[in-house]
Amino acid sequence: MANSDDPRDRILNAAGPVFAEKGFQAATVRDICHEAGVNVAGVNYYFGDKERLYIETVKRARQIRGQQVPMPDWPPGTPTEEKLRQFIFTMLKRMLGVTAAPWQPRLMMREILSPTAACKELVQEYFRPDFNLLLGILDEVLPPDTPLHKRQQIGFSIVGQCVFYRMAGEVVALLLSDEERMEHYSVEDLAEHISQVCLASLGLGPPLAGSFDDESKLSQTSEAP
Amino acid sequence: MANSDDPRDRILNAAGPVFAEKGFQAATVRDICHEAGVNVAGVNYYFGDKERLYIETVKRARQIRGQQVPMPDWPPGTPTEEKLRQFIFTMLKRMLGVTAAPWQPRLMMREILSPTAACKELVQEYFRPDFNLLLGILDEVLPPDTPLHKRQQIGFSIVGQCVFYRMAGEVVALLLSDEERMEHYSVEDLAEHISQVCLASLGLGPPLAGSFDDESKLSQTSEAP
DNA sequence: ATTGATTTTAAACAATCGTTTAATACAATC
DNA sequence: GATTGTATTAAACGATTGTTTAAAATCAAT
Repeated sequence: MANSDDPRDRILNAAGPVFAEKGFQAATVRDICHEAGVNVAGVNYYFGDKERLYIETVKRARQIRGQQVPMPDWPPGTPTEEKLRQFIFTMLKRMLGVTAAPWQPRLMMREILSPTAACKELVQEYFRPDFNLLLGILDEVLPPDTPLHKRQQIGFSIVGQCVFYRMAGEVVALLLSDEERMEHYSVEDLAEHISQVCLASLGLGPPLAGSFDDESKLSQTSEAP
Repeated sequence: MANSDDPRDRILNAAGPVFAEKGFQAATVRDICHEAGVNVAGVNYYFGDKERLYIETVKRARQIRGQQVPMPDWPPGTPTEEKLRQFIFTMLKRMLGVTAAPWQPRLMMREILSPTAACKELVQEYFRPDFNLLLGILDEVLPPDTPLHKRQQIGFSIVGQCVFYRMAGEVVALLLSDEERMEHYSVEDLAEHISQVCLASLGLGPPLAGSFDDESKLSQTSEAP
């Protein structure tokens, strides 16, 4: 893998998985260059130094991932519920999707946990639009007088549930049996679950347990429509 | 800070913040020993090598944090809603609480993101009990026939919202104005918000937006009871 | 074919890492 | 007070790091 005639691309492709798994410090340029099949001096020749290679690698990760799994472009009149479901689904696909190498979101999680100074612009450039998109969806259903901080916090609650499975994926796996994980933790399963939680909390779907002020509703968590 | 007569303790106290901020690889034993005021050989003398110091540091972080902010011991008959609120509050205090140094949860987040082989036992030993406690609370309100994976996923949704603010704290700060963050993102504020979301999704509280099947309920998100 | 610029390589560089060693300081025991 | 065992130090070790250097190879254009 990572074959190209341009050695610059080869380095970039090899650097992604290595940085993602080892982190910036633990990853060595020798390891990256060996993986890319170029000389050790290649990194300095094409990128100046290790840090600039890292920055370009992070930028490329989010850029590629964003266009690999783009947010849907909803036609006017699309129900809010559907938008919300698809937003969650898209986010989870970006985090856990098997369509591409898992090193991309993993590398981004490293940056989220401890952002490099040079990568904060990336956070602003790529995260804020998606977050604003989510806030726009929420605005369609939230009461007009809902204060800004409340809308943002609801957004964070949704995003938080999604990124959790990427951040704490290995811990989650330790808390589950292999059978459960393989049976009920696909991207589709998780998207369905998180959607249910969000829709229920917003009042757009049935509550997961009993009703708030009325015990007459007996139709609970229906698995599939 | 980090004063003690026992140089072993001094090293341990100094290692915490350094490992938390720099990570295992980037942190140097020279830096730690300098901070602790002991010789460079101290780490190898007292702990064998750098890795064993790291393991002990991580263990101590969770241990101290666990007894600094223990889970409440609820008397029988405590309402489920109250238990859930206090579980969330306790978890957030552990993550973000200013009562102690913030390096402890930060160090744990590093382990969650990419667990060291030697620290997985810690995950099992300390995380599983808390998670089971949460599942026990949920069982009180969920329908008895709710499958195990569904109960676990609801648990992850709650935990995910909490850890998000520690994991992505710096990104969250970049998405908010300083004013909003200082005004509405205290531990108490976040606990109240996450509790509202969880209670609403479970049907134990009013939905954040309109009602699911009935628009007659006009009482929305009441700030304080 | 020769030139000149660019790309690629092998080798070395200086710095820093974790760890070890051997000498020293200290305290308790006989 | 000599001795024994532990604690602590300064210094050095070997390995590895990112980076540089200077030579070799490659290629395009005259």
